Amino acid sequence: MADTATPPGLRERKKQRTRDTLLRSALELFTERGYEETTVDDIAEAADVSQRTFFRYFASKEDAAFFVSRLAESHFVEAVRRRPPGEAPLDAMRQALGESWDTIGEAVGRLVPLELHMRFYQVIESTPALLAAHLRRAAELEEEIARVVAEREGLDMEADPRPRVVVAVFGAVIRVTERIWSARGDASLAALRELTATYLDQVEPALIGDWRSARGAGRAEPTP
Amino acid sequence: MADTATPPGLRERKKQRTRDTLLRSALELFTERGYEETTVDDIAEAADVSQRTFFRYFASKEDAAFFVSRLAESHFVEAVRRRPPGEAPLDAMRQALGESWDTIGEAVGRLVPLELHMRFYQVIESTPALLAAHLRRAAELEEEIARVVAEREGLDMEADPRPRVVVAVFGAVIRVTERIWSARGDASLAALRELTATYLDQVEPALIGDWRSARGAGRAEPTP
DNA sequence: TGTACATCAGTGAACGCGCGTTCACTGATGTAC
DNA sequence: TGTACATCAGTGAACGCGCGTTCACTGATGTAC
Repeated sequence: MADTATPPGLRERKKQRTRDTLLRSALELFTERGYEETTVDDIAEAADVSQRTFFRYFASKEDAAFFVSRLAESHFVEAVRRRPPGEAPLDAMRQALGESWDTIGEAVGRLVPLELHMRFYQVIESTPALLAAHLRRAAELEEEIARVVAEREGLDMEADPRPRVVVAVFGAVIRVTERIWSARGDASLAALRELTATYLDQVEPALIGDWRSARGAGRAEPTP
Repeated sequence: MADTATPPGLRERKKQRTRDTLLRSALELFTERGYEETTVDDIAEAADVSQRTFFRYFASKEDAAFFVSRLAESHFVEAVRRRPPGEAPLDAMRQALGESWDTIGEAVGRLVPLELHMRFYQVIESTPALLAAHLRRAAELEEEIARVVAEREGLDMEADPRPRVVVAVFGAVIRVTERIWSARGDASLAALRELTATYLDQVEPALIGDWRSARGAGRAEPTP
């Protein structure tokens, strides 16, 4: 934290450039050719550094793949933290997600083009190893959000199941929309936002007993 | 399907024995020593066959690890299919889970001791690579269950979000309880069942706005 | 019941592959005076 | 402004490792007559 106060020197700027070039090369190769089809050597070569240098910046190939996602996620967590305490947890998460999507382009754009980051989600969803890693990371993120929610409400997460439950429900819907969104092939953020709104609106209708009297977005039959 | 009608010959019985021995050796080594710390060669050696033979039975190390889980999951899917059509989807899944847990010992026990299977879940939860694979497999299972639910209700899953949403919510709660259960260290099925019941009961309380007036299982404050 | 042949589970050894690590080294950047 | 030294990003080459595959082969089980 102390070094962010002073402006970065030439050495530091070169480091950032090297890391950004590696990141960009990695995401470009992953989206063009596929994750499994891209070796660490390929990435290093595309970034014009040695394979050894790649591992100075990233602990593993997977670490590089999710570097930008990590940034986006921490933005979301901060947005949740900033929501007013009176708000119901589900609303707080939903609003925070909207806010973090409003500003994500700016934050991500400093590292790689936003469009590249968005397209990479389609690679994640269609690559078993990446999807698995993504889901595990999402579970970790949920644990973190649950802590924030518990704190907001002044509850002990270990004694009261509700913080983890509400976060798990929210996260589950987000992952459903991610999956459908990526399958539909429109990699725009706008498409994802719209789909997410539709699906979040369906949480309550989906949970109540009688699906026929409470109509969903689909072709529910009229009450007999 | 045709060969299950005739009783298996000596060759077939030997195959099953070999496969069961491999499975058992794998799960025993995984629980005793850890998944990453166990090589395929170790498993083959413990089962007294060659490594080559291991790969005749299982496509990969992961494939062997989840073989028993696959059986348990298909039991659950069948139980959902058998629930009466009038039942609300969330109730149907909950009842089906109870039923499949009632009979799981029998089904699993034919392959490996149930206790070994249960303890293996703690290995899954504490091994990043296995947890990731487990979550990806759970997502696939959810897609299957969503199809069953949509069919039950006579809905088109692609047009109506509710089947996927309700299944995702159910699955999310199950995974939360799996995680907590495994962290607590009581690997019994009874402990898991109890925890799951508690958490499923908290879905509605967790979703409604005011956590203070709707008390959870924890130390919610009384209404002022 | 016995013989001849077909099938197929299991073998052993070697290999390809990519990830991630280790080593001793070079040369650019930063700093002290 | 210049010199001497310290730091540290990047290098190149080699390696260890385990997964999963390929090959040519053996011997037990199954089947036809």
